[in-house]
Amino acid sequence: MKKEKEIFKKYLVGKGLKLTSERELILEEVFSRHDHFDAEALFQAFRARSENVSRATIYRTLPLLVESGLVQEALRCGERVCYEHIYGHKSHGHMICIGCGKIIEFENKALEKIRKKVCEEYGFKPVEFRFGIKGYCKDCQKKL
Amino acid sequence: MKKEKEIFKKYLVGKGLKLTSERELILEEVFSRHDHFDAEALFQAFRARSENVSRATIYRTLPLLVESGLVQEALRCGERVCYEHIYGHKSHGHMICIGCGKIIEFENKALEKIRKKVCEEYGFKPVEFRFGIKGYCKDCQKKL
DNA sequence: TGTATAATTGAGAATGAGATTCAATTGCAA
DNA sequence: TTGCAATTGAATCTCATTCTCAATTATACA
Ligand SMILES: [Mn+2]
Ligand SMILES: [Mn+2]
Ligand SMILES: [Zn+2]
Ligand SMILES: [Zn+2]
Repeated sequence: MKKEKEIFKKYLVGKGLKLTSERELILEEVFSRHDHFDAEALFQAFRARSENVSRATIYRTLPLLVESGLVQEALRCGERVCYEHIYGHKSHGHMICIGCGKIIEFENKALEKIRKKVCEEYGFKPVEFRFGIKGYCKDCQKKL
Repeated sequence: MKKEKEIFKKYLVGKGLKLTSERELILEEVFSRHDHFDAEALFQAFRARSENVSRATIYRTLPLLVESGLVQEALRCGERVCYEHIYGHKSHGHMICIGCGKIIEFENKALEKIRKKVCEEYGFKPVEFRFGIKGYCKDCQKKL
């Protein structure tokens, strides 16, 4: 079993929840994508393949994935909540362009250090963290 | 004229927009608050004082305040978009407790440095930036 | 291998934050 | 003043997300 499935199952069982086929499909779809996506994008992907997973189930499952630590909300790109899988990825920050919607990811080792330090200082148990900058990318600055 | 009003006016005029009495009221209310607030909270405050500012105008003005650099979106506390004024404040991060909703603010000089460095590296012009951690506060960890 | 039971699902309805529309009003520059 | 574009509020609309509930399923155990 893939490591992320094990983790998800362990998380679910620990809460008295079940690893259903729908939840497995969602998990697989989420880890097949290497970009930012929203609930609707998952729904459309399933529909295109005639796999039946309802919107309701997708909306119910995403928070479970977040709580399990496999996925996090990404900086909102528009009206919908966006997600990305994080298991197996270094934590990274995002720059999102107000002009064209482009998302630039960047890694920075210091970010992780700061996060740890601050959480220790306040006895805070982190689940999800985010470093985001909104602004204008190189191209969009020219157009202004 | 207060410095923030000058800045807002300059921003508006620069875009061919006007500093109306409604926009002034919103600006004042936003700078009278030293916490995180949402559009509805502003609306209720005006209503309590029988100052007429419509929700539509509030929703239209908040993005202007953000774009002017006086205000930023804060980590979403619930369903609504939250804001805070930042003019005159050091940039800071937030920890928000999933259990009780408590928000802990923290300052960290390194954050600002990272932001500058990353933006320079990519030629990105920042408007707004955010460092947020969701998780469980000390008290809520005990309850788990 | 059946059965009990609690968890889960999907379809559709409900919710509610925020955006939009448009006629009436206002700020400002000439 | 006057003209005109920007602005406003009330109502309406939109649409992402949540909720409801009857039907279905996973799992533990007899
Ligand atoms: Mn990312
Ligand atoms: Mn704050
Ligand atoms: Zn851009
Ligand atoms: Zn708490």
